Formats: sequence, C-alpha cells, structure tokens
Amino acid sequence: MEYDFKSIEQKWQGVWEKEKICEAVDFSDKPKFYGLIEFPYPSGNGLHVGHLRAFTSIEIIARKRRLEGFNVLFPIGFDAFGLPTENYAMQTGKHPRVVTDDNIATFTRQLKAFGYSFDYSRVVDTTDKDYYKWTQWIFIQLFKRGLAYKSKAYVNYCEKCKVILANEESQGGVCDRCGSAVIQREKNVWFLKIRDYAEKLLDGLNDVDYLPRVKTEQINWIGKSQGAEIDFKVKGGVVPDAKIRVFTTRADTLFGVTFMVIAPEHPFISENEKNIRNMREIEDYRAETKKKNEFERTRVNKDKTGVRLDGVSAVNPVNGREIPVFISDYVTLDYGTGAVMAVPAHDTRDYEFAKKFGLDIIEVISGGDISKEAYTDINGGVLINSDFLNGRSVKDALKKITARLTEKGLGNVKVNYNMKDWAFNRQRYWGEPIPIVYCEKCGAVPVPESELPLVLPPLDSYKQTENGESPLANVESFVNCKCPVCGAPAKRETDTMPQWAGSSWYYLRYIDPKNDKALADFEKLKYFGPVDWYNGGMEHVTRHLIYSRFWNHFLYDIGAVPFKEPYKKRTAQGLVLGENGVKMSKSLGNVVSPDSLIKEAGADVLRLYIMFMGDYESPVPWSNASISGCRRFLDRVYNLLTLTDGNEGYSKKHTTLINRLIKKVGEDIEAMKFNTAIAAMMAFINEIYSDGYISKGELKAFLLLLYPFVPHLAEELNERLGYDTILAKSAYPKYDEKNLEDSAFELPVQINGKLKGTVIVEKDADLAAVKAAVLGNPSLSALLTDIKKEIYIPKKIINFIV
RNA sequence: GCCGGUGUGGUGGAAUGGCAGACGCGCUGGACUCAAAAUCCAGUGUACGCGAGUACGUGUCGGUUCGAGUCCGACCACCGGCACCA
Repeated sequence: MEYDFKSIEQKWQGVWEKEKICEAVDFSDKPKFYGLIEFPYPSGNGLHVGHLRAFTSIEIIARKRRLEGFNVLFPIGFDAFGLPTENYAMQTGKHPRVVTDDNIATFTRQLKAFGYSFDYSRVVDTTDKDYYKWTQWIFIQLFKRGLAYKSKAYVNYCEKCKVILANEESQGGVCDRCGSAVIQREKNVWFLKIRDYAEKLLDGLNDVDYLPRVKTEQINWIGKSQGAEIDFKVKGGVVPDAKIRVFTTRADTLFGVTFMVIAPEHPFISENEKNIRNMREIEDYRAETKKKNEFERTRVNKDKTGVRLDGVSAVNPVNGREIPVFISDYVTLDYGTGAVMAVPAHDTRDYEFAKKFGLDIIEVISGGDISKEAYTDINGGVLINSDFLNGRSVKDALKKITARLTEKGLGNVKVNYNMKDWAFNRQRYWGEPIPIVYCEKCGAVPVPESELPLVLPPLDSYKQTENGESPLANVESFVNCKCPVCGAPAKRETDTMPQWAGSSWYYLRYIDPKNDKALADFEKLKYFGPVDWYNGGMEHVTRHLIYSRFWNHFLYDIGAVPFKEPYKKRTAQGLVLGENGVKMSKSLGNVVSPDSLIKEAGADVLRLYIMFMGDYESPVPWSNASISGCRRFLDRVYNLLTLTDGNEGYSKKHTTLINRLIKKVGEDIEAMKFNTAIAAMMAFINEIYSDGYISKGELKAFLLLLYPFVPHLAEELNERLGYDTILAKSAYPKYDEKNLEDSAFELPVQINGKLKGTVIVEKDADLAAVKAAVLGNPSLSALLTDIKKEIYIPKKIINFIV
C-alpha cells in the first residue's frame, strides 16, 4: 500500500513549527551544536537539486544532534546582493529589492516544503540595511587599520559585466559569471590586504578539521614560497649607485646568473628613461604587454619575448660579473619584486629565454645535461663553478649563501605569497555602498559609524554611466555630501562592495540576528561560536571560504569576535550531474526541478534519494528511475505497521540485528556515508520482511534512525504506533556493545588461499573447535589430506595450506 | 610542470589486508490479474558444463603476504586544483 505523503508532510511541518523544535535557544544548559550550510543566492530559478544535496547532509546531522540532546543552531539566510538580480531589474524595470523579496519568498516556500529544520526565526538577508550596516562597519574597521586601501592598479576586468573582478573570480582568465575573457585595465581600485593575513590563514589550518583537499586547495592558493631578496647594483643608471632588488627561491644558483629580467611595468624604467638608449623599442614592448590580458600573458610555454635595456647593466653581488638587463612579460610586477635574476642553467623559463637571445648558460649544479635542458632537481647534484659553495648540496648551499648575503647586507630572507590582495569594489548598484567620503582637504574619510547604514538610494535606471561608473554616480543627492571631518562639501564613493562581502561574516549574524548595537553580542558569540560543522561546495574553497576566514581573523584581532577560526569542521558535497553524466545546465536541457519532483514523489522520498544516490563527496548523475527504489522502500516501511506486535522490547532474534543497525547508521551519518547508512536500513527491512514480524520496540528504534533522513513519515508511523511524544522530542537510540555479535556465525574456509566453503562455528571458537567443524564437513575434509599449516584469524577466516 | 583524487557488473555504487559486487536501478523468469500497472517470489560478473561444479575476474605490468580491490614499485587513462610565482 502506498502512503499519502502530501497530507503527512504538511501535517508534520505544522507540528514542528508549533512545537518550535527547530529554534535554537540562547544560553541553554544543553551543549550547543552549530551546523551551517552555505546560504543560497536567491536566484529567479529557485532551488536547484545541488542545493538539496548540500543542505540535506547538515539537516540530517542537525536532526540527529537534537535527538542527542544538543541545543542546535541550524540557520538559513540569503546571500542576495549580486549581478543576476540587478540585470533582471534592468530588463524588467522592477526594483532589485522587489525582485529579491520575490525570490526569497520562493526559496523559503521550497525549503519549507522539504521539511528542512532551519531556524526560521533567525533568517538573515545580506541586502537588508540592518544587516549591511554591519558589513559597512567591518569595512570601516579594515579601513581604519590600513587594511583597506585604494590604489591605481591593473585589474581583471570583464567587459561584458562591466565589473572589476578579484583574482578569485577570474580563475583561468575567464569571468566567473558570464564566462567571457577577462582583460587587464588600469583602474582605481579598493583592495583589502588579505595578503597580510596569509600566514594566519595558513597557520589556522592546523587548528581545524577540514577535508584534506580543502586544506590543500587553500594552501596552493595562498602559495607561500620561502626565498631571499638580493640587491644587484646597476651600472649606467641615472642615480650612480642604484640597485635593483630581485626575489629568488634559489639563491644557491647565484653564481650561475647571466642576465636579469624585470617586469615591463617596473618603475626602474621610467626612472631611468634618460639613460636607456632604446627607449622607443621599450615603449613599444610595454604597449604590447598592456594589450594582453593576464591569461594570455601568463600562459605557460608561450614563446619568450623581451627587449634588452641598452645602456644599463647589473652587477652580480657575489662575483662582480656584469650582466645585461631585459624586460619581458614573463616577469610580473605583482609578485616578488618584479625583477628576477636569471639562471638559465637551472630554470626552465630562463633557459628558454637565454636560448632565444643567445645568452650565456653557466652550469652551477652538477647532475644534468644543460646542453639539452635546464636542470632543476634540487635533490640531485652538488654545486660547481661557485667558489665557496663548491661541493655543497643545494640545501646546504642555500643556507650558506643566504647567511653570507645577510651578513654582508646584500640581501635578506624573504617569504612571498602568490595570493593577491582582494579587489573589493564593483561599479554596480546592487551591493553594499562603500562608506567612504572624498574631501579635497581631508582625503578619503570613512562615514561616521553613527550614520550607518549608508543606504542605497532609489534609482530611475540601473545602467552604468557612460564611462563605466556605478549607477550611483548619477544620483546627486547621494554623491554630494559634507566631509565628516571638516564639514566642507565632499563627494561619496559610488562603488559598491563585491558579492563576497556579505557572505564573509553571515555565520556570525545568525547568532544574534537582530542586534543593533554590534554585529553580534559577544557573550552570544562565545556561546554559539564557532561553527561546529560547515558544509558547502568545493568551488567556494578559494573564494568565500578563504575570504570569510580572513574577516574572522581580523574581527578576532580587533576584539569583535572571541574565536580565530570561524569553522571547526568543513566538508563538501560532490556535484549533482544531469542524467547524461554532464554538468546540469539550462542550455543542455538536463536541469531537474525540485518543484515538480516534490509534487510527484514528496519531500521524504527526495531527501532519501539525494542522500542515497552515491558517495556524498563524489559527483553523481541524477537518475529519475532510481528514485522509485526509495519510494518502494518507504512504502515497505509504511506497511511495517501490519507486521507489528505490541512488544516494547527487542525480540531475541532481532536483538543483534537492531543493535548493529543503530551502530552502523549512527557512525555512517557522522562520516557522511549516508548512502551506506540508507543501504543498511534497507537491508534491515528486507530481513524483517523475510522474518514476517517486527516488535513495537524494534520499529520505534528503527523510526528514530530513519527520522533524520525521512522525518515526516517517521513521525507519522511513530504516532500510529501509539506514542504520544513526537520523535523530534525523543532521544536517539543507543546500541549495546554486548549485542553486536551473534553467538554463532559462518566462518569462510580457504585452502591454499582459495575459498572452498564455510562452516558454522561459535564466535569464540578456538582452532581445535574450528578444525573439528571443518573436518566434519565431508566435501572440505576430503581436500585436507596433508595439512602443512593452518592460519586461523578468529571471527575472520581459516586458511589451510596443504 | 607541480599538488591532490579516481579507475570495481548492463548501471549508481559497497567492501578495518580475510566469502568482491552489500544496497538500489535495470533486465530475465514466475505468481496475482480477463489484461495491464502496482505488488510479491526467484534469478542476474564472465566463460565452460545438463549438473554438482571448475576456471577466470576490481585500468596495465610486477612485488610483498597463508591471503591483495585494499599495501609497495613502475606505467596507462580520466577528473579536480595551482601555475612563466622567480
């Protein structure tokens, strides 16, 4: 018999709401558990099956924790600023506020239909002025401490979206949003000094329980490298004893330097224009470089190009060798010092460059064949042609040379990071206004905190200005203001913050969502924080996850937050692919809509299926056909009522079975092995059906295990069993160690390592007993004529060598 | 190039060094039905065999072990991240 999911699901959603089982309590005596999912961007398309996979895991954990006696904070909110909404507003003329509210309403309806046990009394919306007041406040704190600064810089720019992109948003030279190629543009840009926090972000990873691949990606992204800065004197420059500083991780190869390469934008060039004889050629090359976008410029294995600076040369500080100086686009200004000492014998890029320009190649480490290629192995040979370093290993030489350079004041130890500062402004309307005022006399001045929030004014048009400024630049009443310091007429910053701003601290606001005195009450932060378990997508690991860790460390440093690391544990779900095994996308027509699914199958079936479909961390294709297996399973569970007797205990036959199930399901949930937890429950039910009965106590325990996955049906059956207490207020079942094993079991028997049969033995049987059992089996004993050796692993296997 | 990960039936996927393929889908046969759907029962890695069974089988090749999907070494393929990062 099929059960009627529609009425059951509605009924129980109502009961939970009435009983407030989803609401977290401030300062409860119970231990707290803070479970978090990445809050969605409320797009016009509504909820996606990817959301379901991401949310259902922590939903299951949260429901389980409540049964385990925790005061659970499991909140939901909306990351609602952003381009799609603004574009939609532009097309339709609707205000982004209206569009956002509509979308949030749709999302909320869908989320509730799935029975997610979010605490809806703490909903956070990043576009609410009472929320972004605090986003702006954080920006001002960063600004006051010199961690937000404005400078002219070449930035990633998307011509289609007309916005500056952070490096994190333009990976691979492609715009995160629209997929078009990113170009380089010189712009006035607000940066946040995330680089200053590189070391803290690395260190902090030691204190948290993140998936290894999450940690690895962040470590790669930060890209720490230990090296040295070395000064090379310049001959022929405008200033007689000028120096160019290079950064290298291979100071050991210093005797192999045969030329120097500096970035085309290196300030040395303009400072020494007078003395560079081929300035026109240099200018041409610089112009070429500017045209290239960053992706083109940094593409690997591109032909090396460059121009020598005629009239100047550099001097190797250790041997006085005079070397030519080149500009080339393979050296960039934003890493290290924008200048490198070239060692063609032991660096692939320098090697190519030297070959192309016919430059000397001096081998200083033995072991390779530098007539063919650069020798870059640092564990291989020893130093040669290197004076006092000769005969040393690379590691040894590195220490020695670094010490020598430091001692003589020619260089110093230096750590560099690949991670760039965070480009933080967008020329758009639907974002948090950057709370800065420009005064001719006082410069850039923050808006006084008492005047926050700085609210977005209404607009007639969301189009950017002719020269690509934010639409806010058209609103005179917004732009013109008084300097908060001197009172003179001043102008406001018209750029807004990137979408990543609001999401960088939302987990804090959930703890105290209505506070108007602080971003959250410090005592409440102490009680609920940090997040115990955070689940989200791998695509956010080098974006949102790193940004929010940065902000949290900063807020900790200024005393606004009582913990350094925001998330104790971080897991990630795999992608949900289309039925054809490729990424779901509208253009491929393989998108699955939750709305129609829930009508056909119901929330419980879908929740179960999405957790059953495969390994949680791996990508997995959607399969409409497979959903029916979950439906059948739940129908079978529903029909268990007909097999139940009134016995509150466990039957003798099922005691081991149910104890094992409790252990298995509980452990699998904690390990996010939801698919095998469900498989175990299915196997249990199959067993029950083949036995033809289940006691009331067994069914109750089973329903509690099922409840986190399939809460509506579990509640319904619990009620029909005659229990007054709803499952949501019950306790999670416990297993008894003593009852995990049957007294007798089937032991596999191998002969010469090959399986030949099984025998039934007591679980504590000794070798003699097992042997007796094997010999008692005629087909096995026939094979055991000449036993040379016996290997018996109790409870596992016995192997005879004959 | 560097750093991760993965490779198992028709299919999604299970297996602390100990019975490979749990559980689900699909498929085949049967029951119920006038019939179909639903449901229930049985079967379902490959090859050979009427059969009990035998041999082979977790990307490839080798090794360790009484015993390897699992550990080690070499390789192949695919996926993800980083990348002229000095």
